This record gives sequence, structure tokens and C-alpha cells, in this order.
Amino acid sequence: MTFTQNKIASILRHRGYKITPQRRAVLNIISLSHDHLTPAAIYEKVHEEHPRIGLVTVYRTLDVLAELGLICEVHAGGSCRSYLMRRPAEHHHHLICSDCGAVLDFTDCDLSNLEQRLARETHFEIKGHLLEFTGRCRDCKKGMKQKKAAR
Amino acid sequence: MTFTQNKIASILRHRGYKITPQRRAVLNIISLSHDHLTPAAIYEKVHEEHPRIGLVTVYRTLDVLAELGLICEVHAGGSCRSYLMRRPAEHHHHLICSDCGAVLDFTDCDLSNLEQRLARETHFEIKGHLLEFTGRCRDCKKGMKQKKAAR
DNA sequence: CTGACTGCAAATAGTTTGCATGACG
DNA sequence: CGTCATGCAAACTATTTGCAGTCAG
Repeated sequence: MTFTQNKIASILRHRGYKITPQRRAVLNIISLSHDHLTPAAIYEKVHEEHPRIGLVTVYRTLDVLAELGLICEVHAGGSCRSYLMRRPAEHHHHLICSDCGAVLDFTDCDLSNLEQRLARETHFEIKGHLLEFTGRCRDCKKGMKQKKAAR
Repeated sequence: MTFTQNKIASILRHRGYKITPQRRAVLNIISLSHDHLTPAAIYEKVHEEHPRIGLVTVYRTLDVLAELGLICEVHAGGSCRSYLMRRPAEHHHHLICSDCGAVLDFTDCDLSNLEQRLARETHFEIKGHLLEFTGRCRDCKKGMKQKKAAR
């Protein structure tokens, strides 16, 4: 499960951020979607329900949420910057369908051996990693879905 | 080692692309650098030696080279699109220093177990993966290097 | 009340496109 | 020579910034 609204409100407040209807709306959209969303897509959806909200606010909200670690970026090749709800305390990765853009999460990667070896060999202090698999999802393999805007 | 100039020329020719001084210059810059380079950075360097070359040409050349698989993209968080010389036939990954932007390659990741399990569980047809570790390189740990433009 | 937040418009950055000229093969 | 490549300017898209009014705490 993702964070609850209350939990999120509390995190925001503790960090000195205010809780505004706009921020609630953006978070709500992101948490309802299981796909990754571009800022523009988020704006569109939020705008349907709150027509007075501006794209700029969406960008600013995304910055704040990303800084707090409540959402995270997905890099899906080419242009990037899509956002996805962050599951609390879970280290996780993505499986991205190159046809329809669907994103699946998985959490259990065991990269620690590789990480340790690399650290030893390269003298890097390794802080994190990004692991994404790309391919075609179940439905696209069957040719069931039509393509979404790839981006 | 990377591709030789001859090898590259032959690949271009076989695919119906012409070999122009501009393309040579761009390739040369990329192959000389061990860092990843943004299109703008490549342009700057190329421009020093060939002042008449345009940024547009750099973009177009990068497209061609990427399509041929001679160079590859690096996603280093935030804005992306940096390019790096591709080592021939090597499946490889990056270790990126978040302080100075240095990129190290490594080739031996064993993700096949994970990949098979994911394919089984999610019914994805997995085509490829992107694996990047981030951290601080040897020199930055020691505080030796000053930061480059992070970008 | 007051500082943080919002929305608008305008500025910027990055990338792509149209078109006439030039050069590889 | 014909075709593809180049260079310029202009068009676009995505994102950021400045500023005055507004609102959460």
C-alpha cells in the first residue's frame, strides 16, 4: 500500500510545507494511477476536477513531493520525467512495457553481491541503483491493447 | 577497445549513410572522452575544431549513431540524454558519480535469474534492461575533484 | 497576520523542422 | 550527377521564473 492521506499531510507539515487543495489533488491523481504519469498528464487529470489549477503548480508540487521522497521518477528511455507514487520504505524497480507504457513494480532484486564487487573493484562508494527492465507486457504480446502515446 | 574509424566508416556505408567530416568529428569527440557527454557539450568541443559545424548537425549525427548502436544513452537522473561511446557487442552498464559525473562501465551483470523469474511472474516478454549504480567515485570520496556542472 | 502558495504571463532551455545550398559516392 | 547531409532560422515542447494577489496555519 501507499502512504495514507494523513501520513502524507503529516510529512508535509513536519517539513514546513503547507497542505493545499492543489497538492492534495496532485497526490491523489498520482496515487490513483498505476501507470507512470508525465507532468502534462498529471496536469490534465487534475485540471478536469480543479479547472483553476495551473500547470506550473503541478510542476512545483512534483518538485516538492519528489524532494520529500513521496513520489519517484521513472526513466523510460528517450525523454524522461514521469512520476509514480512511491511505496513507503520499499526499494523498488520497474518493468516497463515499450509498447503501451505500462509500468509494473518489483521489489526483490538482489544486487548486493554485484554492488559489493563493483565497490571493491572501482573504489566507488555506491549509494543506490536504478534497475529497469523493458519489454512487452502480457497484453501487448497478445496484441490486445492499442498503443498509448509512447512518451 | 572501441570501434576503429574504419570499422565505423564501413558500418555507416553499409547502412546507406554517408561519411562526412562532421560525423567523423562528432564520433571522434565521443570516442576520446571517457565521460558521458550531453549534446551541448559535444557541440562545444566539436565546434572548437570545426567552427562551421552546427548544433543541429550534432543532434542529427547523434540520432544516426544511436540508431546504428555506435553510441548509447546514459540516464543520469534529472534531465537525461548524455551519450557515450558504445563498446562493440558488449552488453554493459554504468556506474555514475553523482558528484563529478564520471561514468565507469561494467559488463558482467548477471540478471538472468531475476529476468527469468520476472518474466514468469509478470508474463512480460523482457527485451532488455537498464542498470545503473550511482554513488561517489574514488576521487570525489577524497574530495579531490571539484564539481563539474552537474547537469 | 505573515510567509508560503498559486496562477498568470513571459522567459529559458532543449530539441526538431523547413528549406536552400553543398558535398559524398 | 543524384541524393543525402549541412547550416541557418524559425518553430516547438518542456520547464522555470517573476510578480502580484490569495490562503493555510
